Amino acid sequence: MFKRTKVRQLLETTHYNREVTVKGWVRTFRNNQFIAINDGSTISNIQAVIDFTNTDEALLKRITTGACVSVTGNLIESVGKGQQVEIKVTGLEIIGDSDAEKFPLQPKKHSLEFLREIAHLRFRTNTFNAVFKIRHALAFAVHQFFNDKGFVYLHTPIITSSDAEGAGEMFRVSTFDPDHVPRNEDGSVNYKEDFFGKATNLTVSGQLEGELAAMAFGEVYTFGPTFRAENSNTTRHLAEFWMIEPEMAFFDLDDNMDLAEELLKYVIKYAIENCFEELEFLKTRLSEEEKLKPQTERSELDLLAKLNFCLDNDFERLTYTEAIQILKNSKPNQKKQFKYPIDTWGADLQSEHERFLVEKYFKKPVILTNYPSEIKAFYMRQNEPDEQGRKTVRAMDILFPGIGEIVGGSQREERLDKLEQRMAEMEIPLQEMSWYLDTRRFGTAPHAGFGLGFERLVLFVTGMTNIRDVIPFPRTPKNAEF
RNA sequence: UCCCGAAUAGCUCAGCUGGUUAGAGCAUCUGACUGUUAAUCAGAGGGUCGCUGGUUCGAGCCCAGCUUCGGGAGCCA
Repeated sequence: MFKRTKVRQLLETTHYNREVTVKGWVRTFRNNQFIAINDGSTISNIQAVIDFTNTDEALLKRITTGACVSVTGNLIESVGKGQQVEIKVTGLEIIGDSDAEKFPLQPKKHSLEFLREIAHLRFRTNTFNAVFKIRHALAFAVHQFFNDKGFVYLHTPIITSSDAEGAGEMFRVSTFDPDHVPRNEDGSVNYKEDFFGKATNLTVSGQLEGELAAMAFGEVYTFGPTFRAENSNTTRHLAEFWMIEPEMAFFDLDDNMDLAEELLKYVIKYAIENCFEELEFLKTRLSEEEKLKPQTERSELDLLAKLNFCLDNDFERLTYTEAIQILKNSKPNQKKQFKYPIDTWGADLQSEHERFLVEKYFKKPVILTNYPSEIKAFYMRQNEPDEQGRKTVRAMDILFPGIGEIVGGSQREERLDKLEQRMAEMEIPLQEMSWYLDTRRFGTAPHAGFGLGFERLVLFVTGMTNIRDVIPFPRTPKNAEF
């Protein structure tokens, strides 16, 4: 048994005229002699040339798109044009047949919608090979970034009992037989009989637990699955997604923004340096797609230029109040082109406003800070009211072109009295959150953190446009296949 | 959840003002060719026109409801 060599290695070598074995999947079989084999080690295929005049016809027939093969032969400098090396086959074994009439992938372009329906097979396409390699690289870079800075990677619970976070609808976790739910005398559900003895849900955020650990380790981060049972049907929402949530003691809002910007630039740079082949492929793919669009809708920069631009420029930082001012005076607002016109301070920004700021006005990533406290979560640190008495909190949202909000964070309210007061105003049960408030009771400290939507990051870096195409098996309303 | 649009062969799509036997390219199969690059050439097979109901002499086409998908909005990461 000959050890197999990965295609990546063979394509990089000039050490010809030696016997090699390659194992992989057939992408195409051309001219009854050229097998394009992909083993996933690189986006490129290796060409194996088989002497069909001396090969059993029954065997040749089994070399079909999708079949898994083991090919042994002499590695030579390619006789034909179009590739550097090829394998002159001396032995071919079909490891796994693939019925050509039934295998859905063809050597041609498929729509992303179709590939989504066959998500179990779409890994075998160049596009998804590239996307998921980049996804891997970004995940790895996240860990490297935080590890190098001395952060502790914290595994926060996936099943939680707190429902006070207000981050959205939650999925219930229960072992109850849905047809026979135990009830109290008043007819309400008796959760005491459930598995945990109380109502439990899938987590919508690890932040609150992250804060607890930050009050001991100083700097921690989480990176795990997150669940939102919102009926969101968009290209940027998933019911199950991955989120990175750092939490840092002794960080104020500026430190928080600095860290988030540094992290984003670090991981993007890592992808450019380590996934150049994949990014090149996606860049080409994207620009071909752009050619089909009308001139006005085409982006000015190609994928790599866009990423490099992001690295070379500081993110634009401005306050909510400044943003409102810009939007108020903007052409679309004055020409009444916004569906939601900007007139008063205090309204939440709609995505048309965010897009205007990011894509038209600044043309680069934007960090918005100090939002009205009315539209933000209870745990955000309260600013002193301004001269007009307007209340704001030290929140920050990072907005990316084409994606919208990629990061949401804040400096946290570390003052017990202020926090309790705000929780009471927002009708958040204080007793249930007693464990959280303990951080403020015992050795409280200024701290800050943020949540980075991992899939949204992958969207940006790959240039894909639908979030369902950057997670292997997307979970969305009415879809939990595979 | 709301607004808009779509659903026709394995895939991508065409199908006129409602009219008799629903087409193309690619894929597949058969044959030819054999240094191809989504190989090429010739031929063949392949359809419950998303589902349910309605209008009509007659529905792929018109109407209603449902389902699923896509785009946008909201919720957010």
